Amino acid sequence: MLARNMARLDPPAAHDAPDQRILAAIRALPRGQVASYGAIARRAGLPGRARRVARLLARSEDPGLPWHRVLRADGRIAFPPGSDAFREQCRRLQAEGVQVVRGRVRLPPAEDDLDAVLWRPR
DNA sequence: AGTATGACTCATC
DNA sequence: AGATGAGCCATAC
Repeated sequence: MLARNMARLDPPAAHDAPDQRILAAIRALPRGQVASYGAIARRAGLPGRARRVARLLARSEDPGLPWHRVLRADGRIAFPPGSDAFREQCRRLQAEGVQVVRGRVRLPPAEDDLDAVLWRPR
């Protein structure tokens, strides 16, 4: 059948349903709010797939995607300190009122509590 | 099939 | 809080 052959030719990541859910979860982050890779993965229905979120972000070319609102579980920026990406993320976060101290945002994201799914910096 | 490599996480110290 | 080591997931060789 044709559809069967089409599936083989489809570019993998971009049309993958899980990836779409990850992107949706990231886009759902309002200005000034952040979440960890793991939290995003969980919200996308993929618990334990933090690295997949990171990989997707690394490949995504969507300029509108609020990638800068995604941090490591400890609230720190995932890029090597001093790198261009690091400074850029820092800049974007602070532009939204998020406080960043030495590459780390104030208050770690509490991803385990239902009522703390989203949080805002002071 | 085995190994290396990440925008990761967690437990420990 | 910072450093370390072991898991984990997905891809690329």
